[in-house]
Amino acid sequence: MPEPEPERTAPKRFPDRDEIAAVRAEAEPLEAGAEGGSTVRVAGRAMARRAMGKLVFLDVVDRSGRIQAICDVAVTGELDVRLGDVVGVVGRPAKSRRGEPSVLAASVEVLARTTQPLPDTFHGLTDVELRYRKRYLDLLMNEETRETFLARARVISAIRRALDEDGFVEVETPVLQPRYGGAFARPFVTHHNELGADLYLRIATELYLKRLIVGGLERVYEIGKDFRNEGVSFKHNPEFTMLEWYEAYADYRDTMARIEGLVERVAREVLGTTVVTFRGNQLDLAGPWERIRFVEALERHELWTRDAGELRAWLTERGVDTEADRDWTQLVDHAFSHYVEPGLIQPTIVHDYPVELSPFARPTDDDPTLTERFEYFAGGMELGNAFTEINEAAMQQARFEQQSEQVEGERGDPDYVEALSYGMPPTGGLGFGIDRFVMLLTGKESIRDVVLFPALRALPGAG
RNA sequence: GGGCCGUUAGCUCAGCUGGUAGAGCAGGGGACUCUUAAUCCCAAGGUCGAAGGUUCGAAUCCUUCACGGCCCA
Repeated sequence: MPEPEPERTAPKRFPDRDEIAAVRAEAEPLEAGAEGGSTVRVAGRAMARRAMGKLVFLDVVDRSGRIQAICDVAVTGELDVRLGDVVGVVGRPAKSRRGEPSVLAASVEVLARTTQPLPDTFHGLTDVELRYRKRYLDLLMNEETRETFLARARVISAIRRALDEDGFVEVETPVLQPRYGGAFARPFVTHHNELGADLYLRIATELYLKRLIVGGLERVYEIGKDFRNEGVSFKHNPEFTMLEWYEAYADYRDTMARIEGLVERVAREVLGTTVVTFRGNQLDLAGPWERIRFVEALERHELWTRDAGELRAWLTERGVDTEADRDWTQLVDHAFSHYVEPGLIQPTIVHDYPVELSPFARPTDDDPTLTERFEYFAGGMELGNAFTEINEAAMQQARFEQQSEQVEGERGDPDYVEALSYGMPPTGGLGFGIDRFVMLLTGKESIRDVVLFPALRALPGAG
């Protein structure tokens, strides 16, 4: 380690700091030109400086807000502050002669230097690539970005609070899995040297969480990252945040009610309303949501058939390229995501999916070719997926076998089937895409605007 | 994977039909005791995304590549 230059030994702490928003509130009721009696200590970035010779106005910004410090250099000494420096100001709440809430500074110290010029303080940082690659600058320069990520944090803590109150236990299951499953997706593969085995980054938490239901935990949830080695788009990031919960003694109808209640509650807690604007549409997240059967949703577009050839012909007729779709399940998925999903603007529950698409869902009572599965949508995006879980080992084994005949079917997991053979209570389970939910609540149209460090290609020459 | 658009100073942007690079902010120096995109003066700041090509001459035209955005698959 190189010796620090003595002139750079800045203070290591700034204790008893007051939030700028609180100081502002204290200054607000004062008369223009007056100062309050208390002493306050604020700290943050110097984001603007208006130097009038012996009098310097510094705008100091912290997480809570912005306030100007009025610095009479006869009191504070010469200021050596660059825009972007982190400063600590001690003074009194005051109002300038023009009525601006301020801190009348008794002392100003530089707590950390910037050695790089800050981006344009008027225009902010607008280059989207730079905003993603250097998110710290985006957060520094753009208040809206700060608000978005603070909202995201409130969403996640509100979800935890709601589930905790409802008797769910938060658990952590493996990210590195010897077998991947619980979704249709290509995994990331890695290798454990000591075990001498390839491992997969999980694409879902599903199969581990249900083992915990077998184990008697009754209500479990996990909020964490899943990883899918697939395309990147406005609604796809290779790692994304997923909530999954499993509830013993519940079916998919109970689960519908629970997710409607959760979404409504979180929206109210975070935004104070259930009405949001997304991609130019106003939507109301309050339940009950619209419900439509899967088959009916496709029938409305005259796209329901169980015949792969017929479906392919219909799609081709409409100019859809089906070359990559190698069997009926892929064709029907293509038809649904192309024609049905984008139109599901208001929150909508699509339910009773064909058995071929639903390897973990129990059949419906009146039609064994359909399952008690639903997906729910809003703003034209899928938010999540849920079902009445198969809780019988033999049925699960049969589904795995059926799936293995499909092009991209679920791979079997004998260890999971064995767990079920010890008996799993009837269970309702659900997955919920947190990033997309945050997009809806904040009105951000790209997942990259709600993920702090979205996946980007490496720049040439970068490690 | 395909189409379109973009990439010029740390940031935000000009730069015309090809003639050799500009502004504002930030940073440096100076003036100024109530400003708030403060103002004023001075100086400095560039491998024009990269590599080729055309040309007497390329930020500008052509090709390829990289990165990003939007749309499509």
